[in-house]
Order: sequence, then C-alpha cells, then structure tokens
Amino acid sequence: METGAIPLDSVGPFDLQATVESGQTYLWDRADGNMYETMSAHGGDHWYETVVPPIAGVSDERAVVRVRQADGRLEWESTTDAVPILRHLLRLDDDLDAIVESTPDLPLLNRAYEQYRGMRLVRDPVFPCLISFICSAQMRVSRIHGMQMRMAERFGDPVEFDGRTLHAFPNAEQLAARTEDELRDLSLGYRAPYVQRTAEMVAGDASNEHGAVDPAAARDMAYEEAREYLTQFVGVGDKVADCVLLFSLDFLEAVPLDTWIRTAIADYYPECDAGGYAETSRAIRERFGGEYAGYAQTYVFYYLRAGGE
DNA sequence: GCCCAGGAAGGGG
DNA sequence: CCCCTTCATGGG
Repeated sequence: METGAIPLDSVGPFDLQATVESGQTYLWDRADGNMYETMSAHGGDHWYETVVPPIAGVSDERAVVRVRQADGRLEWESTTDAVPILRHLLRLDDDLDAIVESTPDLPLLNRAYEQYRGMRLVRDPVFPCLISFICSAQMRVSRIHGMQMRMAERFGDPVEFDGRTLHAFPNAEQLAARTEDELRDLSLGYRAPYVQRTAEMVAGDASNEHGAVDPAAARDMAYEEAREYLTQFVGVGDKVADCVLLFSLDFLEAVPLDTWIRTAIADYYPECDAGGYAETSRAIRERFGGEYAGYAQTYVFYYLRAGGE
C-alpha cells in the first residue's frame, strides 16, 4: 500500500465531503461508516474509497484509492500513486476561485457559493456515470448510491485492499450479461431494463446490429450535439445526458434541468422558462454565465436540496 | 394509506 | 411537436 498527502494550499478551496456527497457521484463509499448520515458543511473528516478503472493518460491499471481531508490536506492510501488519480477524479486543477469570480453576481448563486465554497465538480469514469444517472430517475440520492454499491458488490470484480475485499463497478460486458430480473433484485425497479439494454449497447452485444456505442465519443462533439448523442441510450433523456456531460465528460457549461433547478427557475428566474428543454437550458445557461454554468447549477442544486432559499 | 424522489418511455392527439 | 400516463421502490 502506498500513502501520501496532497497539500491543499496550492489547490485552493476544497471540501471533500461536499464534493463526494452532493449527489454528483455515486461511486465513492465511506470506509468508516454510512454515507449521508451527517451532511454538515465542513464537518466531515471521513475516509472515502473507490475502485478506479484505468484512465487514459492518468493511470494504466485499476487502482483502489482511499482519501480523507484533514489538517488542510488530502491524505490518501492506495494501490498506486494516487495523486494524479485524485487530481483527475476531484478536479483539483480547476481554479475554483477564478470560476466563482467569473460567475454572474446573482443573490441565490452567491449564497450557494458562500455556503459550500470548496465543493468541486467531479470527473467520474463515463460508463459508471452513465449507469448511475440512468438509475437516478425519480430516486433519492442515498438510494441511487445504494444501487451502485449493490451492482458493484454483486456483479463487479472483487479487489483485495488493506485486508478487505472491495468491488469494482461492473463494466458494460458484465452488466450486459445480467438479466433484467437480476437487476430488479437489486431494487432498480423500472430502471432495470434501461440499465441492461444500455449496457448491451455499450458492450456491442450481438443484438445490436450497429455494434458498440461509445458514450465517451460525446466528448469530442459540440455541446448540444453531444447531449443529443447520449440520448440514444435507453433510459437517457436530456437531463441524464446533461449529468453525464457535466460530471464525466468535461462539459462544464451543461445545466441539468432537474426538479430542483426547475423550481429555482420558477422562483428566481421565471423569464428563463422557455418551454422546451433545449430552450430553457440555453436561457439558464446564459443566466449562469455560460462557460461554467454547470458549476453554478451544482451549487444551487446542493444548496436548495439542503434546505436553502 | 398518501406523497415524493437529480425522469424517461410509449402512446395519442 | 406537445401532453398524458405508466413505470418500482422505500422513507417520511
């Protein structure tokens, strides 16, 4: 096991608990207790862990990463050098101060940024992110997380680390090989066939005459074209597509129109409600400053969901 | 029991 | 194109 620490004074504002437990990613788990038990703004110094697939240009092999925030730094334990992996997954290279500074001066936005300053967007691996947000339909954050943990435990590769057995998130082939009923047994409900069929599309199963469809191909497209591209997957509409673009594929301008942000639009920016998804999305994206509108959306989402007004 | 949760698919107008 | 209903499941 390798260990180390990343000093945060060069990273800028950072809040690990808010980043990992704000409903952007469902792939981390607390190593020292149940997720979402306490939601204090800066209270947690919990250990979080995840099994990370190989990432092109970052890490060649599967890795286990465990991390906590304490004494102004990120302490980590891993199967390998976790520094580049953590930089990648937690977007430590984002200049958060500059992003906040470039954001429009809106009261709601200012309150959210002030309350949770330090929360970063995440950069999840794309297939687990896609499956996570297919599962997110009409579901609470803690239960979405539970679904991903159960899929990993049941269908993913076991990985030994520090005397315990963790499980990697299953790849497309592993999920495509499961039946709808096996997924329903994990309490996925009506999302089970969506997950199964999307996994088949990504895996390039024989039932798909067009061969494998790569969700990561959206990365190289223009924003709205990329969103349209992702909606070809079963269980993926405009909102889930925006989540994948924002939380995995570096489209920081993406503003997922979920129930919370729609409420915010109705209460604070009614002139941005232009009817259809694409038009409303365009309007609120411009209202939130364009380039980093997704950062603003994620802060507002977390702020409102925690009870802010 | 009712209502809701980071929605999407399928049908009809 | 938009509008409507249906789709599981658990917690308040």
